[in-house]
Amino acid sequence: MSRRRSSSVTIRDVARKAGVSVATVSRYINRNAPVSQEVAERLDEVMIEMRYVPHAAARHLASRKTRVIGLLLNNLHNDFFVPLLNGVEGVIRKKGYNLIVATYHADIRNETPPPIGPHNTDGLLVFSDGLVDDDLINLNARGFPMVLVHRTPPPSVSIPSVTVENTEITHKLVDHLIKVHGKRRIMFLRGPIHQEDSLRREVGYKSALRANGIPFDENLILNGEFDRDIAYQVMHGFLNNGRQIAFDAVFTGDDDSAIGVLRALHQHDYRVPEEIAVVGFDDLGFASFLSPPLTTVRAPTEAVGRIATERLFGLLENQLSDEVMILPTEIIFRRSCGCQS
Amino acid sequence: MSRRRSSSVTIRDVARKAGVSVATVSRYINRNAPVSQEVAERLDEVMIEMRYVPHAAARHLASRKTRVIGLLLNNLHNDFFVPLLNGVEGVIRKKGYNLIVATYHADIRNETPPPIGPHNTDGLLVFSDGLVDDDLINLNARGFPMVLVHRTPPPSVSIPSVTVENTEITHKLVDHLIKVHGKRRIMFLRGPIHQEDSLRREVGYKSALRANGIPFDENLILNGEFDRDIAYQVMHGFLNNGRQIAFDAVFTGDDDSAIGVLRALHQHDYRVPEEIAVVGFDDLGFASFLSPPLTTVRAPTEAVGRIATERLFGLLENQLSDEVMILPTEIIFRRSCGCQS
DNA sequence: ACGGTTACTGTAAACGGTTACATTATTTCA
DNA sequence: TGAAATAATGTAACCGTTTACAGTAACCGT
Repeated sequence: MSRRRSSSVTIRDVARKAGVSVATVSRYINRNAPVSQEVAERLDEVMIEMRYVPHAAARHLASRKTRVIGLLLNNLHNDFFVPLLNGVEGVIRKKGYNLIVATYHADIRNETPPPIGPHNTDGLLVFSDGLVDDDLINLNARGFPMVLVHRTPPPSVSIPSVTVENTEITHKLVDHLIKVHGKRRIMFLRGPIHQEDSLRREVGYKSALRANGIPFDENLILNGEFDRDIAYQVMHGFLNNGRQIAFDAVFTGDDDSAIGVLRALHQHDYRVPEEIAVVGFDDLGFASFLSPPLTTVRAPTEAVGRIATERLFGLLENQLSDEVMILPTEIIFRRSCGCQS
Repeated sequence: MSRRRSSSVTIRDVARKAGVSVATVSRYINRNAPVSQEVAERLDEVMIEMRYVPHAAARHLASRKTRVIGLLLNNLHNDFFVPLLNGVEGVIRKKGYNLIVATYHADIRNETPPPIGPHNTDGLLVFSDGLVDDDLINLNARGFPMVLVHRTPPPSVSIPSVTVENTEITHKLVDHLIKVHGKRRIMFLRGPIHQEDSLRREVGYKSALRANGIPFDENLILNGEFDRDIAYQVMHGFLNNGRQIAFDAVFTGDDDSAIGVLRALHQHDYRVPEEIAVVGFDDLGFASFLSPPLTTVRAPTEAVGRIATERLFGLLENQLSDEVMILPTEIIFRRSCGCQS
């Protein structure tokens, strides 16, 4: 009659049954020291027979490695995350690691610490503003492996980072609306405040206006939050209240918001692109089948996920690298901007 | 000069600095025994000052709880997963748990055990065919908490399950194509083999044909795998090779596949819905803005994720329940079937 | 033949928490 | 007022691994 609280089979049970010490079993499992042919075979049998699975927590505690990678997102409201997750997950599975996904609102006022970090993962992929700079600097100072995704490191810190080119391509896209389609009152939907993609896109937007001698009008900036539903609401609100403010095009911030914007425009009987041109960003799978087909910027989102994860594993294996990697983007011209119509 | 291998601060450090025992610290952290006002305040200070974060693995090992829920998917190739994940993640965060997401190809021939299970999670959400029946039965027999998502339990096992109504609604939808739009050669794109949604939809499809006296034609069944790209390829291949086989409508299996199908039809210059009607399933966010707007079945995917997770927590708290929950679905008529044109 | 590797194995101390059990001081209540 | 319950705390065993250290036996080169 044992005092054991648990019913699960442990390494000791295996060791006893196979007539060896637990150390030998552990070494065989981890293949980090030679074991005699005979013992190996016996262990294989016993382990299968007893359905032994090593207890992860015990392993983590003893080895000080979790074999878990964390992905910190700020929300899960965007189809954008499917290709991203897919890229990340593929690499992680290949490496035999596990993926923990958490959403966290990095906010100075957020009292609770991030749910994932050094205490439960070996490394973190931090998307966008998933962590505030302070946390980032702190973790980095403690030598915790991280790779930033769709954001660059805070000044004076060097953390590897993978993102896409935003500024120039947005400049080009807005420039296209102006030069080719004669638009001059172009609305811009911001993403979340402090979101780097959004910031850079805004820079590109403004520089294109400036380059074309078009005055910037604060009234044409809306906060779409890169969220389909919020974009819809904010656009809907604008159309209800502010009909007096003229506009002839919308840069929706991202493709997901484009859906909300299109819905609102549609509801208010605007014709796209004849009256209002609409362009997005990301080139999500549905973009070419929206009505009208969406002119947008193709971003290699799955590659971002894949490369970021590979770099994180590089870090775990002590291959240092601190460069910011910016993947190229390209404009896909479709009908919503007025092309191909 | 200590022998400590790690540099991180432990509960013992906190205890020493606060002048109490580790037991007291532990109890205060877990709020599972009263602690004097004075000690509480001192601990708060010390813990913040030392930036103490409990080591997850140690906690798990000692308490035999991981505070981690696993979500087992068969892939991450579908925008469908965003609302699902969102529903799941919301509940998990509220409970202070963590979410581990894994893809696993449940296959008799798959030698490696599932990456998540009793050894690293407190419970599992098993999507579709994420696990083979044997594994399911096995884990269930060991009393491991699980909730099935978009599938029902194998015969003679009772595991709670949350899914959506497939058969009747598909019957209705196909019936609509036949009765209202006069279609008689309706193509059906299957999902992954053994995928229950797909199987049930097929049943509904066939029963609608039968009810209308239309003979079933095996040639009109394609394997779209519920995957946008595969659906495109298979449709594209069909249109290239099989032009002799007439058809006048496509039930694409799900909305994601609808995108692939639309692309292929478009490329081959078919007009939708005039020549070919197209209908999907799920009503993903983009469905109403496809070109043409997609007639589809609205599935409460986020609710499925939320409810399944809530039921899993119910299980963790020993509230038994073994019923199969089937959430209602409804047809959303848009233009791609021929309505509203 | 002998010191030095190499192959294989075992013992026991971590790893960083939780918690059963024990203890003392303080209330509560018949 | 005395017994019992409650509050607050400490001691130490335990959770299931990994791994430093130690040891034995076989092998190797000179």
